[in-house]
Amino acid sequence: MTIIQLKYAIAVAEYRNFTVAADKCFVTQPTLSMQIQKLEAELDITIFDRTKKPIAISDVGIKIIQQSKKIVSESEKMQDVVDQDRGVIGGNFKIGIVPTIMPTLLPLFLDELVSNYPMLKVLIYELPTNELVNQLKNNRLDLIIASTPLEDDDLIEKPIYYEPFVAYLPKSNEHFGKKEIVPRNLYSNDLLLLRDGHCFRNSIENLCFDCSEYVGKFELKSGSFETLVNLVDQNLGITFLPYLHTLKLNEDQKEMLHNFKNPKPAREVSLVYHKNEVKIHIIDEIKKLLFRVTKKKLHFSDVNIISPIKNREAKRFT
Amino acid sequence: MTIIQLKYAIAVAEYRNFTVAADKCFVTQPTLSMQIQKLEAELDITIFDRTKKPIAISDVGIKIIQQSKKIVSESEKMQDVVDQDRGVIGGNFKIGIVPTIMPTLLPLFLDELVSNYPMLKVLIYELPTNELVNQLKNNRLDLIIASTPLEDDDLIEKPIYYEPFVAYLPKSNEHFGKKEIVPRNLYSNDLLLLRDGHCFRNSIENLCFDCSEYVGKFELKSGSFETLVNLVDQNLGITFLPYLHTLKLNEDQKEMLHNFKNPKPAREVSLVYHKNEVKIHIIDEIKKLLFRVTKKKLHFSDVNIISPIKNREAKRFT
DNA sequence: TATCTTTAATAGGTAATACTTATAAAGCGC
DNA sequence: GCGCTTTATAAGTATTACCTATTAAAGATA
Repeated sequence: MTIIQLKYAIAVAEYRNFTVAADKCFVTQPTLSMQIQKLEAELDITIFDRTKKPIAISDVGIKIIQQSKKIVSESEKMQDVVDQDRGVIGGNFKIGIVPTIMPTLLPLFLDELVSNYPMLKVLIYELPTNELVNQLKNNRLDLIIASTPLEDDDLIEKPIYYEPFVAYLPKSNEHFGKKEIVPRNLYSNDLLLLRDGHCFRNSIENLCFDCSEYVGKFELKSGSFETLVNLVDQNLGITFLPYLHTLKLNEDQKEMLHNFKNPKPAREVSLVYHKNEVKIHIIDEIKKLLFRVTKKKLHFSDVNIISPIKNREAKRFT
Repeated sequence: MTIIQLKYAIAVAEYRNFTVAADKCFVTQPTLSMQIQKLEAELDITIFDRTKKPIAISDVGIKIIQQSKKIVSESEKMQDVVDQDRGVIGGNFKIGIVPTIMPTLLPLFLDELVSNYPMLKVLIYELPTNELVNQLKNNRLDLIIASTPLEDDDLIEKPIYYEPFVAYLPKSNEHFGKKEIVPRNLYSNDLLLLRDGHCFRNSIENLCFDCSEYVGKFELKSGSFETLVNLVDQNLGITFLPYLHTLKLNEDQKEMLHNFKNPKPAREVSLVYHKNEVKIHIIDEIKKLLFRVTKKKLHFSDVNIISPIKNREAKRFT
């Protein structure tokens, strides 16, 4: 059994066609066919049913392919180990970001990241938190940016910034224009919130009231804050916006923003990576970059926020 | 980079000697040397410092060897995948058991296991729970037997039996001879308990009083219940024994046993394996075997036990 | 039905390579 | 310096991964 044989098998499983798979592997079809046959002979099983069109994978074949992917994926990390040792910032780097953080954070750092490190090929994925965690644990992502804490022993979290929530109230709301708003005041079924697994839960826990059984008028799955803003503008309720999302509002909309009284509710936004991740040096560079660019946007002298977990200092806002 | 090269490198890292490593790999020394050189050339690093005696591993080499072990370990699972598909009960199978379960459980099933499956090579390891979990997660064990729940998302727990605790009291104790004992009565600093990470914690949670801050006269790390019995016999305190441990006591000692009033405190003993474990069919056989042999020893008609977690039925005792 | 197209297997040959034995070189203890 | 141990190098062999060319089988088309 060789790594190359496994790669060939994975390619056949993907394209369901020996000829195409051979092409993608830059070898001729007989070469690939022979290697697959050798693999099947060595394991004494049939992986592919060649009589079906397109080619079918046997039951045991599915497991073999799964295991092959693991082996190939681990073997491809070898080069990362070497690069990491040399401090090379290069190769593919896959970042997953939750939809509620993506639109405001990505523009702040992506351009600088790719121009600073021309050898680095950055791939960005937008997915809900649970899916990101899943992909991270299966080695399909190198890094995720999400609301924390996630409380997973396999993952390492590095908080980047604490982003206060700001109340967004229509003029018709009884609290409109008030100075001293606390989250508790706004608890009503007019409240519009996004649902995104952990991200939602972590954020909501900082709002100082137990929203676990909260049922609003709507449930917005993987929606954006822009949608929420529009709904509020249509006088369909009230909402909370993360601070960065408020910067792009127009003048009329900005009048509807109401800062919370200190300590403000906030979400913790972190870099999260697997504890076995080998590209630590790249993550370190991204961390430095993110610290720098978010510090400019999120430096408040008078803000006292509620940290998501008690023993973690909300250091960026003290 | 081939799997064979990685195996050679791992062997050199282990034996710190090319000649010995070559021998263990059943090839000649030049063959192994050449392959290591090719690996180093391909990765463009030096893994081994051959000038040192014994051979030293470079910093990056340590990481390379770690990664190599992962790849080789995953590649060796391929045969398990095939065997699993065939239902073959064979090959190496590594079982870890916590010290407090080992002496009473192992004799009940080991002999039958090895004689039923002559192709199976069973390797038994005795370690504390946290170490077992660690080894399980790093693929160095196939199965562990421990007190549950462990509450780890990567692991699957299959409860085998619920073992009630029995109070072991010296004649001098005020509760000696009483019929209606509840755990709460025995809470005092005379109580002698074993400390074994999870195992201890899980068991103690079933004793119906919060022992998290409990400090006894002694702390026994990875000790055995036999030691506790001896301490009680020396009139140094009282203790709780799992039911199976009480069966081998002599007649004098058995007079010191006091069953708890229903519902009895108990520990849940489970098979625990990694969610990606491929040798499920072997685990299934062991599960059936354990169910059978423990049922004989632990079948009570009148026992109502306290399940460690609320939503898991203590089915073996109802 | 006959023919064409697509696709995988087979045959035969070549180049690469993993392996062998034999030998050289380097480091160490005496 | 002289043995002893250990790794590297050299040269040859066997294996094998790969190629091109062809065959075989199954479907599609006429």
